[in-house]
Amino acid sequence: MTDPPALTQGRRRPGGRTAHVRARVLDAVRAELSESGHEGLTIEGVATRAGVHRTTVYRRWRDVGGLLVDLVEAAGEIDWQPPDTGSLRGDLTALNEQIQESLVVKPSFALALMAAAFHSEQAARAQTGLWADRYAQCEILVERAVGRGELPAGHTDARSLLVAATAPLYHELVLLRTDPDPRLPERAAAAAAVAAAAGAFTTRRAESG
Amino acid sequence: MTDPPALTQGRRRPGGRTAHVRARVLDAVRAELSESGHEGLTIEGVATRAGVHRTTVYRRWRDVGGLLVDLVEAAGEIDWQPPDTGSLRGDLTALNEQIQESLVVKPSFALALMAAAFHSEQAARAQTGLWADRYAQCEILVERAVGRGELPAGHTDARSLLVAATAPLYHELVLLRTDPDPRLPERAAAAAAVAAAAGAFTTRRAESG
DNA sequence: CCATTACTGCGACAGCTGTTGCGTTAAGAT
DNA sequence: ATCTTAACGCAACAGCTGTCGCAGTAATGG
Repeated sequence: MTDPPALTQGRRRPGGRTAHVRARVLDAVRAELSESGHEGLTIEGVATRAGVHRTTVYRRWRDVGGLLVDLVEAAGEIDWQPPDTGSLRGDLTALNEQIQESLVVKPSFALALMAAAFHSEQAARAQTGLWADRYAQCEILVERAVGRGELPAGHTDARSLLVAATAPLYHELVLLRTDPDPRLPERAAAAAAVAAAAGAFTTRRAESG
Repeated sequence: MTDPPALTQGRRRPGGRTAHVRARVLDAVRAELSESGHEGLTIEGVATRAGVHRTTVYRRWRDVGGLLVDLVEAAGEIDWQPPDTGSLRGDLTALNEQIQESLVVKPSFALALMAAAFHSEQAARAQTGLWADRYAQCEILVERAVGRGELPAGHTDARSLLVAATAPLYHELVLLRTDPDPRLPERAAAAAAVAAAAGAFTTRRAESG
């Protein structure tokens, strides 16, 4: 994902004017997102606020999803690290609390990206990519839990466990639109941890191991 | 939800022409949805296909979300009944298979409604209402499981259990966009059932009971 | 049948979405 | 300093979103 600065096949020119335009546009995206939310985020408004012509934004970012993708990349949360609290339940709870925070805070970039993913192909791909990375990074939580003896030795599917632990948050806050419950992160995490301890996510009984 | 036929405060006129227009418009919605999917569903296209003026559609249904809401109401799935297979795990699996089917089938009304809910307030309210009804109806699954002795006697929160069982499907198919896995309904159901049996969804230890 | 008025058709309008062609500016290399 | 051309500005275009005022049609009650 290093396209945004240019879509041409020649030599890039990311310096000077280009960088300046990008900075102004991303600032405008943040401002519009804060003021109007993701439903009020429009390319026309961003371009006007940034003092840039509409076609420039369309050519470089293509659609609203592209703006959001570039924004999260500019934020550069590559240095994110999964929690390490000493227990599986604690790790999952901490993870869930981060997720709940990201969905409740306004403006919510996560929510904006999800909404955009329904209409923008690049937003959809960025979203799935972000999640794939997150879940891959979080597999170490499961490995550590196995090492501590919290989980059965048979291979437990880390991804399934992580999805089971985190999915209820999105379901409640995004689809069901229930008011955020401060206990939900802990409860969802505990339920998944209990199921995992009971071997609900073991694919086979230590077959290939 | 009996607004769509008219938004005026006088006496309604749902017969004759009005009913005819409604039928043609909803047929057009189904057709457009089948051909172009939810992202190609537009009021302009629906009106043109239905042979009705755009303003008529805007006035009666307000937005694309309104069209979808009226569509699911016309389908009238009020007579839906929760599954009854004889075991909690079987019930949840059957429920999940229905959900997976509704998300995988094309065109998916559920997916269209979810997408519309991000931009249409009435679509959002219809969606949350539908889910509230579904989960309320499914609470009997939990009661039956308690009666069979599959769950501890302490009051288990039926809604939390149902959300935990079903949420992974939406998470995988809608947000993560993974290919549908025929085993997922059963696995998610089994994990939730195991957690429930272990008492993960009991609020308190048989306090008020 | 007749009167009321709910509902529809029509035209116009402003705003956002994307796209295209053309001219201008300036980044980066020689 | 000069050249190439990436990136930007500008204007125009077609399509969809919503809204409004006005006129015409037809559903309903009497």
